[in-house]
Amino acid sequence: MGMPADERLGLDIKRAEQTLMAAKQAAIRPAGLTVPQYAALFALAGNPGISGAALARACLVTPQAMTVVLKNLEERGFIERSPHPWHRNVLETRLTEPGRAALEAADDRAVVIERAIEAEFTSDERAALRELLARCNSAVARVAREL
Amino acid sequence: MGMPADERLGLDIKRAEQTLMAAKQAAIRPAGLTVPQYAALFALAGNPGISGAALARACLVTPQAMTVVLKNLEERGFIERSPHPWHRNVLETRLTEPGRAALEAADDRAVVIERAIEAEFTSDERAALRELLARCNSAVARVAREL
DNA sequence: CCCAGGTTATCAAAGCTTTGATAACCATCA
DNA sequence: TGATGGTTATCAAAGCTTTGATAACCTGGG
Repeated sequence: MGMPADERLGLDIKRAEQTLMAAKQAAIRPAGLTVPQYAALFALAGNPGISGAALARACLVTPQAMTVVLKNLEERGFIERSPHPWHRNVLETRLTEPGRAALEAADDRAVVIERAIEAEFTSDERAALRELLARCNSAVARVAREL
Repeated sequence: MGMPADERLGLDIKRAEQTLMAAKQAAIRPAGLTVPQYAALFALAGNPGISGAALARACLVTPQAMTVVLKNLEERGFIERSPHPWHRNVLETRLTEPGRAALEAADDRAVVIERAIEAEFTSDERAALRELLARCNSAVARVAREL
């Protein structure tokens, strides 16, 4: 193979993300939500009445994936969907009271993880990590466009 | 919510990983492999005869997830599985010739992404990013244990 | 007015992933 | 020898994700 596995920075990023997601999933699970459901409710809390497709964009998933998540959330009464009065083709989605409660319970637990990361670094280190990740992101996005 | 979204470092990590995976998927797809299939073949190339469960550990997925991936790879003739002569309960998995060819074709394309990341940073920056990610990883793993 | 382009929702198929549970096998220790 | 513990494979159910294709709706330019 052209490149040694331990030189591939992508693996370090993936490992960090995987550990993070596993921890978040474990944290959120007792609150009765999956990570995608949590992400959807979180975005929904900040954008009441948003459409499913817009929500999908906010959560970085496809509209089809979001449809499944929303279906499950609606079945459990965490969200409500009603036709848009003017755009009959749009379904407005809103948090219900139980939905907001579930989100807050999950978020209380998820924030523990974020605080642990915050506590590991100095403010300078946090900024450095942010900046390096952002540059990595741009570099990958650039090469992806010209693929 | 207790913590502003733009202070959560987890989101930066997730974004970087998501962009990276999207790019890798786009790169590998024309070679006829998915990312999990590519990861499995890659690990397999370095560990001929490895068991399915061990392969799952190497790829950071559950044994059940790996079973599905291996089933698809076997159907397409990219791997061969045969009972272990002594441990009758173990299936030894090996790359076939077409499997190795597919892996190399996919890897040629995937390495382009890794090279782009490499080119974005100086050697010092690469080391710094690695170290920050590793510390983040430990911090998250630590808090996950005592959850 | 009409149509083209963009957005929205949805169906279908395929694949990946997880939790939970079951069964078989091997190695070690009492 | 027999029991315990660890590893392996596998079934089942549920959920997430993607690609591909279809249909309905709104907006703006011709």
